[in-house]
Amino acid sequence: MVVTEGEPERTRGRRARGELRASLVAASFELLSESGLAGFSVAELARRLGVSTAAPYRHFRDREELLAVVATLAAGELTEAMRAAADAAGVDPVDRLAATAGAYVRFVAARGAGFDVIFARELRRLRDNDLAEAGRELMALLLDLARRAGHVEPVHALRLIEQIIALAHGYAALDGGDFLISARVFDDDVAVRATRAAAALLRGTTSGPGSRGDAR
Amino acid sequence: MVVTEGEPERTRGRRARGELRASLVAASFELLSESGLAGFSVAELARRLGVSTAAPYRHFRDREELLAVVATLAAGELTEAMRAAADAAGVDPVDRLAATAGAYVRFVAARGAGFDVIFARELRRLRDNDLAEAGRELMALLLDLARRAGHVEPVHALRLIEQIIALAHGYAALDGGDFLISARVFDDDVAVRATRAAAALLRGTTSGPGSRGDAR
DNA sequence: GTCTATAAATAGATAGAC
DNA sequence: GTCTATCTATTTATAGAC
Repeated sequence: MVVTEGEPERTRGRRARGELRASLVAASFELLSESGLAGFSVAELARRLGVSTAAPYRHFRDREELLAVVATLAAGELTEAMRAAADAAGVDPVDRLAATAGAYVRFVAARGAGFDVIFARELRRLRDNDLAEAGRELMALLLDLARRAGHVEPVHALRLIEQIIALAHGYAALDGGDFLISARVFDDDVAVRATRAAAALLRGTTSGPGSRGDAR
Repeated sequence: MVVTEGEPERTRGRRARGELRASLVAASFELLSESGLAGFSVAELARRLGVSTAAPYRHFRDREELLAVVATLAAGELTEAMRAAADAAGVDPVDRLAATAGAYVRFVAARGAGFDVIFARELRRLRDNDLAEAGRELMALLLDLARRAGHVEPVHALRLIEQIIALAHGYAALDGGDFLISARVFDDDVAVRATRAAAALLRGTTSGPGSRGDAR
């Protein structure tokens, strides 16, 4: 019994090695979900965890380094979520690619970190290798799915990915309430609507079976 | 000759009635184009116009009021830009609606104020009548175009608008460099690609001539 | 590893002189 | 209508005590 009797898990003072670090990362996702990248603040994280504003700087050199760790983690999770959604969508290559749009909307709603965080401008000058690699893997997955959807030529595949990303990101913005239009008019799932829109977009682009394969 | 010889248009001191007010609004669009809503700051506007940080508050009660005026103006301009784009697109209802997506991307690139500013959360509690009316007119235009595109039922028309808005907003984000993916890989026009994607989406949704008219 | 205290920015907003 | 000066609040980040 090293610990004082009845002490409630200690909200302040000594912690196990890396405990605060892990808590900071976890709290970062919560904060991002609530306020987005704009509302992300190291001071706010410290406040929520009941530690001083100086404490986080024992674990991360600065705000950017923390954000980069969060972004790297998010990229990995998002890649897996998209891969799982594609697999769950069946064998149709178009359905598989379309499913990633829905997965993106769901992921951003849950974790608050999408392309805006993963490929954030402010993290670019950091040249973090882990983050760059995670970003490449995410794009590689999408590129692979686009190719299998019938667009072997890199240029067309890239255009297709661009369409899916734009659509998914737009739906995530609608869903997150970045601005208030008629989203959530019904208690229907926005992610489902995003998936359907993506499928419609791909159908329209490939223009049916025997496609000309133009992603102009 | 009331003015001292050689005085360069007076960057400080007395101005004509409403001159600073107009300058503030104009500078707001510039600042929004450069830094987005996150970078919008009354202090920065004052700095750019060479006046004290107190001066703007003679013309606008607070930051929100200025932003609301800018948002109202943006809504009107965007509505006109979309209407013009639809008219320029010809008679095909699908092409007309799709053209609004391209117009949106171009407008945001030029003025920096899209749906995120016009329907901004932070302006909601202001309950500005002019802004609300301008927002309604914008939505009314889109609703009208969606109806003519074959979706008479309000629910379907709304879903169609949602798709166009999400796609357009996503392309604008890509174009603005909110995050850096492969946009602008070629010196092709992103707005043109957005329009094409919107047309593809609408074709896929209406599923060709003799459409079932489902915008699921 | 965490704390207190502190420094330096930046922003929003107001008071009173001119 | 604008200015100077000021106040309050927030954030990032560091120094030194414990």
